[in-house]
Amino acid sequence: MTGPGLRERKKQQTRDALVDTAYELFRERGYDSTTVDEIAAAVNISPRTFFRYFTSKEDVALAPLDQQLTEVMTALAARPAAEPLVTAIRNASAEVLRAYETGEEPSKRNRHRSMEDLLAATPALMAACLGRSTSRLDELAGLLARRLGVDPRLDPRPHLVASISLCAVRTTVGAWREIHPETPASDLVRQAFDLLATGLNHPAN
Amino acid sequence: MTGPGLRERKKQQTRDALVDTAYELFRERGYDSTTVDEIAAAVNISPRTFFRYFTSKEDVALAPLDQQLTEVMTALAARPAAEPLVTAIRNASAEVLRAYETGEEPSKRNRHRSMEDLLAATPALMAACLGRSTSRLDELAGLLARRLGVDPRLDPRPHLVASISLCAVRTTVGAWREIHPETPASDLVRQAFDLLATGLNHPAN
DNA sequence: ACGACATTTGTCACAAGCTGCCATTTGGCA
DNA sequence: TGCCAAATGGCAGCTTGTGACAAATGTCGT
Repeated sequence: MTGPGLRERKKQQTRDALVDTAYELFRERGYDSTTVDEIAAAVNISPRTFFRYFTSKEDVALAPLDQQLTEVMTALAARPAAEPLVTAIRNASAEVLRAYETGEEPSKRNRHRSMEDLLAATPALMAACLGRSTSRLDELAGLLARRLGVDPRLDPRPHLVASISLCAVRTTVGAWREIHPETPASDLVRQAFDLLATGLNHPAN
Repeated sequence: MTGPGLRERKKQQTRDALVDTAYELFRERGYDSTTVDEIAAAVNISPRTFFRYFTSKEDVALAPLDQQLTEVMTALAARPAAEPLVTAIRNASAEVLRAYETGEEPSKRNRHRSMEDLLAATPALMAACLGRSTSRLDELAGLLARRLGVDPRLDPRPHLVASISLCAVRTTVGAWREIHPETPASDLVRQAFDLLATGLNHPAN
């Protein structure tokens, strides 16, 4: 009944402050030109403590991504078991994105928009982004393997589908931002997954 | 007629020596525990000069990947224009891999095997690997767009297919190493692409 | 063979990311 | 209150990576 104690609340608070402040600074002077010391100073903690909250500067910048990945996995686990594999991932991903687009909580929405902006402006981060997704790939592959009822250590397909799915989402959202900013990202992601499901050869060789 | 001068030859020579020596050290004590200074010392150049050959430590480690990507693009450009898009990438990728497997030049083959080993032993590098592929993604997307006769800045499909293809190759080769070391990687890559072409839903939901 | 020129290399200095270690402070709880 | 565990701060140090300038080395015309 007592919920999280004062200690936990404070921790979450500085964690949030770190992400928000970091993003403010990133937007002002760019990712590379923002130092960890500056971020720490702006939140009134020592630089040493910064690295107790985030293992690296990259880590703060990609914090929204981590959250998004977690949400997608949760959404996927909640999809009915009868749903075909690709359909399930498609729906889970689109659900999460749609929640950002139409969500009431503007802090969450803005945080992810900011991340997209930052990624587009910082190639190195965009690269790190795909890498980061990969490191949580085993987790996703595990979920998929359970759905298929196979052992992910013996059957490579879950890994393949997992990595391709993450890749598709990232690429699509990236492209959306550049090419189709008027269409909701969730719709584009749906299209991309349908393309994957029916075969890349399908639309126009 | 004079070929490359002494200067160019020497440069290529130290470049090769750097990659080879770096990989030796990586194998001996691991990627993280190997410093740039050690690599430079082992090749008798100053650390400063190291960074004139490679922009980062990661860069040496992924040098074989860069070469591989270049080869795939070359192979792709050489595929007949009549070939369907996914088929063309599939064949180009499989060709390149096959050349490594059956190739006479053992240095090339071993270099890529070593890279796979290093990637498997160093998660951070594996992550960087996907990121690196992404940075050459525009190049590949350009090739695909030309094949389709579309403008890559307006049509997101080339980017999607490009990133998914690279992702598929990497994941497949990674899985091959762990799960199916007896099957040639080129065959597995073929299968993966066929799966993509006919649709991920096809084999088992 | 010689000398002028351009490229490459080494040295030094330094910023920034990141870690280990230890002392200090702060929250949780009897 | 007072004790314990966890969080924080400060410092010292390592590694990666870069800018600037001087020394060395390949190149080319004569």
